[in-house]
Amino acid sequence: MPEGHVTHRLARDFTSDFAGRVVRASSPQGRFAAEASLLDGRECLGAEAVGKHLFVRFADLPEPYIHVHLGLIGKLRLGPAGSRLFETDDESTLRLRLRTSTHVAELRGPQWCRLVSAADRDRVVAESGPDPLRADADPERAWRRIERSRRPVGALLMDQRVTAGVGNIFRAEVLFRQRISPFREGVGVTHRVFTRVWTDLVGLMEYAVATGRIDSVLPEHEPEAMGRAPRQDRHGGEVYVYRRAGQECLVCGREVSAVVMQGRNLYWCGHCQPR
DNA sequence: AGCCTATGCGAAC
DNA sequence: TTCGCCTAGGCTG
Repeated sequence: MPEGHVTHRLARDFTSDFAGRVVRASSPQGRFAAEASLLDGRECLGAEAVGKHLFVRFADLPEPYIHVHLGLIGKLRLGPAGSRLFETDDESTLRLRLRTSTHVAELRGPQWCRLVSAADRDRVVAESGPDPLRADADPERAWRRIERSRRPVGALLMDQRVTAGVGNIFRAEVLFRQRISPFREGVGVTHRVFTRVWTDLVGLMEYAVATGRIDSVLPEHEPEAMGRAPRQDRHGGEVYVYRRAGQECLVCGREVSAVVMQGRNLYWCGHCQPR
């Protein structure tokens, strides 16, 4: 589910559906029951995304934010009141349900879901790197970390203290699009190259917020243009290298590579992105 | 019915 | 670097 575009879409939708509304809260699973009872009957003041973190704000509480991090498998879905948001109705895994008279939201499998103070929220913002999806992002802050690091850019981009909201798909795709080897050290990245990466991330991620898909393939490389069948994977769009290990590179036709870097699958084209 | 995977993170080794 | 945690849904048999 979640790279930064998912969180930002949720913040946007949450704000339009729940802000200014009185909310009924429950935790059918029980793990968030005490907090849900504090929230029940309060007014929602809207939601905000910081990288992969989501903060939903409520009125009249000492800890006025629900801090949600979906982790790898968490899902948060919104819909009109009465709609079925998941195929399963298993309430034993339903961490949180929020309802207004017109809308419902359900949270399953989050890595974190807790009530936090304004100071806690501020700390998350302060500890996060610039988020390409936030208007207040200062990319130079990311640059200062990258230019003095010997860690590979493939690891740096995934580090939420460097660039917040970038996950495994955006990392793989932006490095391919900019023809940068994921193994290049941060110190080997020029400011000009960093700026290209940042600008491309902003475009890719804003598109993903707008469409709900990660589509990174340029028109001239689309499978139709290259005489191949279109494919659309579970991440919802068309990509150059993510999860395409062993398949042909959409640009050069050579085999896409994969290796585990820091516990995550890293995908790249050794020909298009030479070391 | 069981198996497998995943867009993440942090504690433990 | 590995492991555990959180779980839906697709796939296999």
